Amino acid sequence: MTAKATSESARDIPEATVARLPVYLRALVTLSESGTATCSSEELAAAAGVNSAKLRKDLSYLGSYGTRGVGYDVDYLRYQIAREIGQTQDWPVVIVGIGNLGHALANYSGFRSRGFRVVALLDADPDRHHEVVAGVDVRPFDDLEKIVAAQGVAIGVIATPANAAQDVADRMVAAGVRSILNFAPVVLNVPEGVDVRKVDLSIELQILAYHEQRKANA
Amino acid sequence: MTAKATSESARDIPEATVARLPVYLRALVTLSESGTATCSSEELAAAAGVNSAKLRKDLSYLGSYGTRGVGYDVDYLRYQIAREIGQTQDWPVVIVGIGNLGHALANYSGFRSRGFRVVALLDADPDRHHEVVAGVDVRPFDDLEKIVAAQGVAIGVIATPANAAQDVADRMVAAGVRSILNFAPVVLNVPEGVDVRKVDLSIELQILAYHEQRKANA
DNA sequence: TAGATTGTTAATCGATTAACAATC
DNA sequence: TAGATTGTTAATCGATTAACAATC
Repeated sequence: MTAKATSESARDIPEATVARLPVYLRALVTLSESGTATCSSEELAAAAGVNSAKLRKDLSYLGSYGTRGVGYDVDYLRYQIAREIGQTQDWPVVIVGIGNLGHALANYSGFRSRGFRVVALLDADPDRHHEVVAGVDVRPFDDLEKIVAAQGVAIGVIATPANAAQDVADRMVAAGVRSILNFAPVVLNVPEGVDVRKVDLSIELQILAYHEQRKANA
Repeated sequence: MTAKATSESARDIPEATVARLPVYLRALVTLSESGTATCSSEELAAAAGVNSAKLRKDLSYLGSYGTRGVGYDVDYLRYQIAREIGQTQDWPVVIVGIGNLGHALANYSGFRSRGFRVVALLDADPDRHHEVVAGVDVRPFDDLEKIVAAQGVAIGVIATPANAAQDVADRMVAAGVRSILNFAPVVLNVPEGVDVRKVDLSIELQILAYHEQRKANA
C-alpha cells in the first residue's frame, strides 16, 4: 500500500499562510488581553499588518470560525489557531552554542509563553560547562543524544559559529531531532524529512541596505 | 513632469531575488577563500542551497557576468553582487535596546565584515548608560537625533521590548532613519518610504512546530 | 427586513522550473 | 569542431487581491 493521497488530517495549508498564523495569533492575544471579545477581519488584519482579504483567505484554510455579519470571537479564534499550529502542546527544545546569541535565546521570554521549553543548553567549550544561563546548566555537547532521548526533544536550535554548524546538525539528526532552527551563517545539508529554518541577521540588514541604496540613487 | 517611468538605475530586481543575493555572495566568499577561481551555476547553486535554474535566472537580473561553456569568475561575480546590494559601502547603524538580544547584536561579527558599522548603542534605562558593549558606550535614547544627524545613520535596529518599539520607530523615522530592522514582536506602523523588516524568533520556532506536529500526526 | 461581514470565487500577479538556443 | 554551460523563453505553479454571493 502506497501513501494515502489525502488522509483525514491532511488539509493542506499553504506555506505563506502557515508563516502568518503565528502573527494572527499574537494579534489575537493582544486583543484578548485588551478586553476585546469580538473583531472583524478588517480589525484583525490591521492589527496583524496584512489586508483583510488575505486574512480571510488564510483563515478559510482552517475552517469557518467566524460569523457573517458579526466577525470573529477573539478567544475562540485564538484557540483554534493555537491548536492548529501546535501551540497547545509542550515543545522541549535544546540550544547548542551558548555564546552571545545563545545567551539571548536562552533568556528569550517569548519561547516559554508559546509552549517552547528549553530543556538543555549545550556547548563544546568545557570552560562554559556548569555555567548557569536562564536557570539552566550549560552541559557538554556530547550529552546531546542522552538529552534528546530522555526529554523527547524534536526541535534543536543551532547558535554556534559557522564551522561547527553542520556537525551539530548531523548529530542532532542522528539523535532524532527532526526540526532545526539555524542561526549559523551556513547552508545545512540534512536528510529528507528534516525541516530547517534559517535566521541570518546580517542577511536581513543587507536586504535593507539594498533598498536604502536604491532610495539614495532614486 | 511626473516620475520617470524607467530611470537608468531602475533595473528592477524581484524581491525574492534580492533576498537571495546575500546568500550567493556568502557562498562566493567561501569559494574565493577556499581558492576557487571559477565555478559553474550548478556548483554555486549547490553551495547556496538553491537549484541552478533559479540561480541563473536571479543573476540574469544583474547582467551577464558569466561565460557560456565556462562558468563564473568567482571574484568578479562576488564584486558585482557586492556592488549591487551596497556591500561596498559603509552603513552606519544604531541599535536601540541593549538587553540580551541587543548585546548579542552589538557583538555580532557578521555586521562589521559586511560594511555595517555600529555607531551607537542606545537604551532608555539610565542604569545601562556608560556600560561598554563591544567597545561602544551605551548612551541615552534621547541622544538618537543627535547621533543620526552626526553620523548619517540610515538604518536602525530595534531590540527593545514590544511596548517600546513603536515609540522608538517613530523617533527613528522623525530623526531621518529610513530603514528599520525590528526584533520586537509587534507590527510597526511607519510612513510610506520607510522600510521595515522583522525578525521574530518565536515565529520561526512556531512554524517548525506546526510542521513537526504534522509529521507526528502523519 | 436592512445592514454588516464572512467565506469563496475568479482574475491577476509574481516566482519557480525545465528546456534549449546562443555561444564560449 | 565538439563539449560545456550560460542566459532566456515559456510553461507551470503558488500567492495575492478584488469582488460578491451567502448568510448572520
